[in-house]
Amino acid sequence: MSAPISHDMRDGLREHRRKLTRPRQAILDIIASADHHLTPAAIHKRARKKYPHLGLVTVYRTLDLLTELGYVQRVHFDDGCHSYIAAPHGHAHHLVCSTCGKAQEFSDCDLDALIATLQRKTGFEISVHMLELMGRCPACAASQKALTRQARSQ
Amino acid sequence: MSAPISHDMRDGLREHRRKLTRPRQAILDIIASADHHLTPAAIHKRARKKYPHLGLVTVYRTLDLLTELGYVQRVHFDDGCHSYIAAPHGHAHHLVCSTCGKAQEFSDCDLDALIATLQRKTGFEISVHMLELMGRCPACAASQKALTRQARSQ
DNA sequence: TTCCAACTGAAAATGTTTTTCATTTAGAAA
DNA sequence: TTTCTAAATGAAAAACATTTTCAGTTGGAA
Ligand SMILES: [Mn+2]
Ligand SMILES: [Mn+2]
Ligand SMILES: [Zn+2]
Ligand SMILES: [Zn+2]
Repeated sequence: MSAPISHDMRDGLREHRRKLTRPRQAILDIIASADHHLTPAAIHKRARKKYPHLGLVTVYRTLDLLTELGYVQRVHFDDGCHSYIAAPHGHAHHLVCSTCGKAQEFSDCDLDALIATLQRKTGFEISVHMLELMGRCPACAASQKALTRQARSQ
Repeated sequence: MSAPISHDMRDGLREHRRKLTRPRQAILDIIASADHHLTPAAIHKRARKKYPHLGLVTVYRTLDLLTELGYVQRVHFDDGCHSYIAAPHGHAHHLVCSTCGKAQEFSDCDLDALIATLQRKTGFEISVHMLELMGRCPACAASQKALTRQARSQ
C-alpha cells in the first residue's frame, strides 16, 4: 500500500547530481504517496501544508525534472492540462477515472504489433506514443448504478 | 487525393440546424483541403486571406462545433496544445510527423482486445481512449539521412 | 569552512483558450 | 419579399496554465 518509490527518487536525484532540497522532498512525498493523479496546482496546495513557503514555479520545475528522470509520469487530458503520478519502472500507461480521478497503471500496452504494422505500411518511423484510457473506476461505476436504481424505484 | 469532405460537413451543419456562415465556410475549406494538422492560430491566419474580418474566437468556436459533430478531429500534443484535422468517418487516429507536421490517419487502432482485458482485470469501465503516435514521416526521415550522410563525408 | 553551480520564490510575461456583450446575420416563417 | 428571431459574430477582457527573468539562497562537494 505505501510507496517505497520516494527512496528511489532520492537516490536518483543524487545520481544525477541534482540537489535534494526541502521543496523537492515535499513534492516527492506527495506524489509518491498518492494513488490519484494530481495537477501541479493540487500538488502545490498539498505541499504547502508541509512547506508553506513553496512556490508554484518550483512545483512545475520539479515535475519537469522528475518526469525527465523517469520518476513521475504525466497524464494527459483532453483539455490540454496535465496531471502527474508516480511512475512505475519502465514503460506504462494509466487508466484514469473521469469521475473521481483515481488512476491505475498498466504496463502491457501491447502497441508493438500495431506500431510495427503501421511503420511498414506508412514508412513513418514511430518514436513516441501517447495512450490514455479513461472511464469509470469500479467504485464510481457502483455508486452510479446505485443512484440509477434508486431513481428508477421512485 | 482531394477532399469531398467539406460537402459532408456542409450537409451536416444543415442537418443539425446550425447555420452555414461565411466564417464557417472559410474554416471548413481550409481544414478539408489540408493534409497537415493545423492549430487554431494557423487556421485563423489562412482563413483571413479569404475572409479578413474573421476573429480567432470564431475559429475556436467553429472547431469545437465541428469536433462535436464529428467532422474534425483533435490532435493532442505533449505540450497541451491542439491541432485539428479533417476526420475520417468513424473512429480513427493519426500518425503525426514531429518534424514537419504531416498527419496520416489510420483506423485499425486495434485497442479492443487490450481494453477488454483491462476492463476484466481492473473493473474499470473504459469509455474513452486517446492514442497519438508521433515520429518521422518518410520524407523527413529521408532528408535526415541525407544530412547525416553529408555530415559524415565532410 | 569555503565556494559555486544548482536551486529558489516573487513578479512579470507568455500563449492558449474562454467569457462577455453588444451587434449582425442566416434562414425559417409569414 | 419582408419580417423575425435564434444563432452566430468579433472586439475586448478575463481566465488559466505554464514559462521566463532575476536577484538572492542553499546543498553538498572539496
Ligand atoms: Mn489534448
Ligand atoms: Mn499532454
Ligand atoms: Zn472513480
Ligand atoms: Zn515530416
